[in-house]
Amino acid sequence: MAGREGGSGPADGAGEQPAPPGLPPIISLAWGLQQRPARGPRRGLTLERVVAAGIEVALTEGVGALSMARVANELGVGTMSLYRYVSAKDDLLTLMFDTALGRPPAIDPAAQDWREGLTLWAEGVRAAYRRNPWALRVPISAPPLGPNNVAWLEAALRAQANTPLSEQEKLSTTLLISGFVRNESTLTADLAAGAGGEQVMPKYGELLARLLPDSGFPALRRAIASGALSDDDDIDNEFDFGLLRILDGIAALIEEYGPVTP
Amino acid sequence: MAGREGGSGPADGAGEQPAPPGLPPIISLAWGLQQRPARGPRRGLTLERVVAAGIEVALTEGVGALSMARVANELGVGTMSLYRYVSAKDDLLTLMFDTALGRPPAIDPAAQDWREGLTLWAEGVRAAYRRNPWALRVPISAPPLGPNNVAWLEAALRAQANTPLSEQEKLSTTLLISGFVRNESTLTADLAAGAGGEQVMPKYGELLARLLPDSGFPALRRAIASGALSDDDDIDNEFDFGLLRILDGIAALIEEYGPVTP
DNA sequence: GCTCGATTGCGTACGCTATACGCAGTTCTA
DNA sequence: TAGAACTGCGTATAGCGTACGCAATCGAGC
Repeated sequence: MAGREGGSGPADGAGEQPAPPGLPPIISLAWGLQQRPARGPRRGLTLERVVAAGIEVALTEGVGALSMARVANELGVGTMSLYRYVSAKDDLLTLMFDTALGRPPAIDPAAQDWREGLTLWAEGVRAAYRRNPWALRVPISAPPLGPNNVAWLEAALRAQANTPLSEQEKLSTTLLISGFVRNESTLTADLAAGAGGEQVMPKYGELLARLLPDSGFPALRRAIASGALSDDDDIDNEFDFGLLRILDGIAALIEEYGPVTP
Repeated sequence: MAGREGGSGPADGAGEQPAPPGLPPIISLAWGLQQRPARGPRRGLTLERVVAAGIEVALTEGVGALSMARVANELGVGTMSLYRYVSAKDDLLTLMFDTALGRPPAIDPAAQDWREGLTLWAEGVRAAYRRNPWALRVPISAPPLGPNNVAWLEAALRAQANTPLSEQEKLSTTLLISGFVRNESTLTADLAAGAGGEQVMPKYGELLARLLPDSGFPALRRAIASGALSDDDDIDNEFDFGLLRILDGIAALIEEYGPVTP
């Protein structure tokens, strides 16, 4: 399920130099290693066109409607033709995800402190998800290896370059923030999609109140009474709240390392 | 896609009292409202048995293998029989998720401070996910309304009862931690599943090193050199790291409210 | 006790999915 | 010019969720 390897399908890109062992063929393709052999009829498509068509379909009809047949139709080719470029639907999704991320913002640890840098980074990821809501439905089943994914990782580490954090802690921090942004984006997207013109949040408070038995649930009842469950303009504030809390937590860790010595 | 309502299918439970408007029928069923009418043949199954069979299948074969046919087979009934108890597969998943959560730990704000309480809460959710890894693959497409879900929400709010946080902030905190735990659990499960006896983390560092072009990526190269990408015993530490950071962030917010006045 | 309608389990059917396999046509190399 | 390599893609398979309708069953009202 995780690492398809050793497959000898047509889409594995049977280049001349030996493919790095353990490296998914689709990743080699994405990094531009592995040139095509010269013999045979000219190809009618490119990997980029296939991926772009997939994104097009996902954008307009959602990732649920994305099928190989639908993508092939978009390109005006037969369904099975796609398998000359991509060895499985999973590969297509992996590439679509990496493409959707785009390039990370330029981060210069000399010009911005870690907090500004990580904020910029988080907002960049959020913007990418906002541009490509379908990417939230693509399960992340392997460590990030696509070119854009790796570039984003580099950017996050660079933002923390001037902190006293250990490399391990920098990675953990990146993982924490990356997961947070994905979660918050998913929540926002779900809430926006769930409400078909109607707000769901006001309803949620009402529904809860109706469900609760007469006794018990004092804390929840207090929350309902406060109206906190009825405001739905705070969906965006949720992101800021969470990010501030996490960054404050990182700041506390950095302070443990002692006074700043730049 | 989000709110199925108004459907007049058999599984909607055509009780005598009017179903609360806007409340998904499956939720009424889960809370035990809505009694069955008396006429007609006795039912051969119960909703609980259907849900339990679903969990059984998901546990042993993964949620990917969970189909209505498979669940029906497990119960020794025809596939379509299930639709007398559940109006769609989504309903089954919703109920399975709520059941998998189980009851939250008892939290008494008088006996534990908010930090202990929230830690207990987070570890409880993590344990539930560890017991039911399949639940991580069930997309959360609606605000939590199941009985167990609501009980967990109450528990989280109760843990924060003695803090100066606003109700809004308590909810945001709960959302933040809940999302974090789900994320971290997913990561752990993916890593554990991806490695079929082989560790993936050591490979990841190697793979990255092989992918990177000769120039650029200084920060990432430093991380690789440090060996931080090669240790895979830190998968569990990731959870502790993230939770500590988040709780520190909440602590900072609480301190902004001024000195403690118990 | 009998009838009638509500409710049951479930067989059949439909449209959809991913993709394995193999064939015919194209194009470059020797 | 021969042959090998590679192309697009038609066909076929096994599986999915679920709409529909029918025969059997059971309780309520007379």
